[in-house]
Amino acid sequence: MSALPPCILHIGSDTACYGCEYLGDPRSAGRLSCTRRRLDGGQFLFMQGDARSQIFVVKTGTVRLFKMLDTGKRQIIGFKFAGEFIGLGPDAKHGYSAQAIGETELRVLQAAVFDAVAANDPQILWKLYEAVATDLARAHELALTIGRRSAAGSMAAFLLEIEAHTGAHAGSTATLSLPMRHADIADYLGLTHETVSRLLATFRRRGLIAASGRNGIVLKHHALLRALADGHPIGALAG
Amino acid sequence: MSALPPCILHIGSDTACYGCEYLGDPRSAGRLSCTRRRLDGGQFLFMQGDARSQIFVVKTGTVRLFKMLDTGKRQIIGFKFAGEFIGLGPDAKHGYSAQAIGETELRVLQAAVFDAVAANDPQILWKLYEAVATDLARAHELALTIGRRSAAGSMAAFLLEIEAHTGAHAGSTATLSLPMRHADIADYLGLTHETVSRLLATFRRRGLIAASGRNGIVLKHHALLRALADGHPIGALAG
DNA sequence: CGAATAATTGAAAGCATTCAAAGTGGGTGG
DNA sequence: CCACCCACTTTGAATGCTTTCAATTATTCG
Repeated sequence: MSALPPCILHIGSDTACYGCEYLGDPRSAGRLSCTRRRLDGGQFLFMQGDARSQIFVVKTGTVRLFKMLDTGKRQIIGFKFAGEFIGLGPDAKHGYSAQAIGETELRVLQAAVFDAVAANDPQILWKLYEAVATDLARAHELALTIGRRSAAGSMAAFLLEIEAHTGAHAGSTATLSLPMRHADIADYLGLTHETVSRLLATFRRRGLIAASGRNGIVLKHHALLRALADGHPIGALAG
Repeated sequence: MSALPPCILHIGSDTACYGCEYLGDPRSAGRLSCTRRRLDGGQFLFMQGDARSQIFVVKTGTVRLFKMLDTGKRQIIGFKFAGEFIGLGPDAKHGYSAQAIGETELRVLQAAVFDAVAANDPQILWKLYEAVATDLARAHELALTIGRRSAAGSMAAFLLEIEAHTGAHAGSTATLSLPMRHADIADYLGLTHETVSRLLATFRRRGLIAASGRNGIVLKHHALLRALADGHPIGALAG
């Protein structure tokens, strides 16, 4: 058993790290310890090109990861929710920026220490391997979405992805929380925020989804959303 | 030092594995060994959903990795060249298909054995971590390309990516080999093969590139290609 | 309550696609 | 060796999906 904080040993687990109080704990002396940080919406965890000096675990809130072109066009490459790691990788610099969406609580680890500990611990390395592989599978799915799905198909795939990530067994009627703005969804799916607005309005009108409170959405017709995501037209959805 | 084939210890190195002859070697008895396989163009290494029973290293040739929608639309998520690993990951099933482009020679490893050996070897695990992280960074770049670059910008980014991968110091005048068909490039960049053809024709007409033999291309104007990839218009390239 | 940010909706424009057809090249078999 | 065939590439024209531009409404926050 590694003498490491639970937040490391349970990478990817939603409930991990919440009781982790290694800072100042004698067990962690000279080893890995994690500190806390609270960020307001819009604040950066790090920016593309920054030295990878720290890695993070989201405790509460949501973080957007993105890359930008010279011209200012932004591509969001992922959203990170509670329990997820941010900033993993062997590189010396971050390849993308990470920014809080709304108020966010984080656990912070020093990358140098973390890497040194991990480098000799197969258990941790396997966790890292799994975590990065999970991100990779998601990135592949994103490429499929952006590159080959229609705008409506992308939107449907996004809603189903969020639902799946929420852990809710597909087909449930639970309310999904969409903490990000339309512009974020647009920059994730390769669309514009106007198109996202129109698509959500259409989905609502057609009864595919229903609004639920401030940022809430309920999926009312999984089969049709799935069909859309799979590339089927669903007779002139423009209605 | 791990008692493992060079092809494992040098993941990502172009020249690795070429002299690896562990099959039948007493040193590898009961341990990891790799076999050879030769594939013709169009043959599959594995298909999406297949059990991940084997992993591969490309010796010669090129492999395309892709996902498909029900409707047949295909998104290529990466090309794999000599020296690169295919099929890594902790999952029980492959999340995408892998298919040879033209004649291809491979090294084949049994996943179960490989995983068992790797799971206790920090040196190998770190290599896997690096390999998957590299793929992840590429997938993020692909998302940026598909989602936020214009067709011309995507094409320029693709050419520069191939050049960078070839190892040629950017700015050289060496000939790039494009072993894949236009349809492959199109399915990688989220375009159609007609658009790829038009774009390459335009780049040639404008002197950005020059043909060189059957599948060869020479980049003649890196600065302009870079500018295009960065999102700059370059005055109505339609000429 | 007022300013600023975000979302919605409409109308027009554009970029890439789709549909269509001709051209090219390599491989095979007579 | 040449003709034929097939797959890929190229080019043209028209369509259309999404974007862009613009204006209004809603919401947040000081």
